[in-house]
Amino acid sequence: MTKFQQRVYNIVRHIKCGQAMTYAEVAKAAGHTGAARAVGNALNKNYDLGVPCHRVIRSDGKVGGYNRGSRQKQKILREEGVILADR
DNA sequence: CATTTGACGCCAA
DNA sequence: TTTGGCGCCAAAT
Repeated sequence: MTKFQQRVYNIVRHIKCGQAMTYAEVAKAAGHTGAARAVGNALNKNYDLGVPCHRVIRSDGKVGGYNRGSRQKQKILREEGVILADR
């Protein structure tokens, strides 16, 4: 586990209900501005449900991907009150 | 050690 | 405005 991932997980863990961060924002918060892809990759390897990775979306407002299925991710976000650009 | 992959992002057409 | 292509970063192979 690299520090980069630790930071990413920590940040994502700080996201509260009804709130969502973009990969770029998380990357910036992790101190690796512009590393949006790396953030997505880190979350991809992460299977810890304690980390609300479903709260992390794309800057486009799209849902993005999810290790449990983007469908489930969209559903959760919708339940949380996060409005998505496109279902 | 070098190359490819991957839950992305931005610019050009 | 929507679709396509190129570029960036970190990790995995």
